[in-house]
Amino acid sequence: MSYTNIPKPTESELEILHVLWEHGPSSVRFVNDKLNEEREIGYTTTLKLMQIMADKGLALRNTESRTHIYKAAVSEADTQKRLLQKFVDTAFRGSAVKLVMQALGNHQASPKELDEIKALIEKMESEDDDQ
Amino acid sequence: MSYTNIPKPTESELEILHVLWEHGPSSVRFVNDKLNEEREIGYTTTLKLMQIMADKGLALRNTESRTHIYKAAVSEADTQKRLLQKFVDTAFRGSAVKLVMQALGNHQASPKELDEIKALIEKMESEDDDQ
DNA sequence: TTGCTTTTACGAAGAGCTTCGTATATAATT
DNA sequence: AATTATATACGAAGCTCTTCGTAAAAGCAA
Repeated sequence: MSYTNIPKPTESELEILHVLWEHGPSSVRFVNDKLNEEREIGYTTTLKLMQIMADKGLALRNTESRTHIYKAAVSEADTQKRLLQKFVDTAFRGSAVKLVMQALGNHQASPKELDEIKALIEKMESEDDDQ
Repeated sequence: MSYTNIPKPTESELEILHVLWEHGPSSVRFVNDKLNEEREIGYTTTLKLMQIMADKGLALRNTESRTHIYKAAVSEADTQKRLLQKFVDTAFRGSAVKLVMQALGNHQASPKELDEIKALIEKMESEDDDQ
């Protein structure tokens, strides 16, 4: 099977992407070891997932050496943006603000982080004023 | 099959919950009509989903009349909280702040909404000061 | 060289979700 | 009463995702 446009990563694929994003191009062995720091998962399971990801276009692989090296083919920011878009639609019926309020209410953020968010809001507001 | 603790709703189940949350207790016919305003879906498909939801504990049904009436057994806020928790973990590796920044950056929020968020942040900051 | 380890390839099982066809019962219509 | 419409119940197919067993190839060690 082959894909014309890259699909959203599944949950397991996301776990793998996080390893690739954090550590750069990696072998299946390396990724599997990282995943096993979080949960138990067989080597061939990881292998299969990464092969599927290459097939889907989520990852690229270098097959020059016997040990294939995979790297992420999608960026973290873009992927999070896509996933967030979908999530806002399905869980919050499109209301990003409701999601933001929930997220701020339920999770603790440091004073510094809160200030960052406030700064972003103020920046957005000043940009609106310009129009 | 029966469930001891209520599972997370799937995407289709969420669509149905949204109808129940918005319109209150409803028949399968009513829900199916609402869903069909968004996309094509067969009546027995909706029926089956709602029966499963009742089985899972996501919905309650009143079977007194021939036309069963279903109502949500989980609240919108609680459900969104649960889904958000999971989503932050999988897509943003637990960083709610990153999610908030993305959400604010990608979706337009009205000045009024931005002010609400700012107010919430300030309230949180003042609460922190008290400690 | 012979055997052990590592790696990829392949296929398939099992689970969950979505979808709908068919059967059956009940109500409404003519 | 006979027909038509509406409702629930049941089962199963098709899809995706996850998981892993097994086989084959390539490299390493005794």
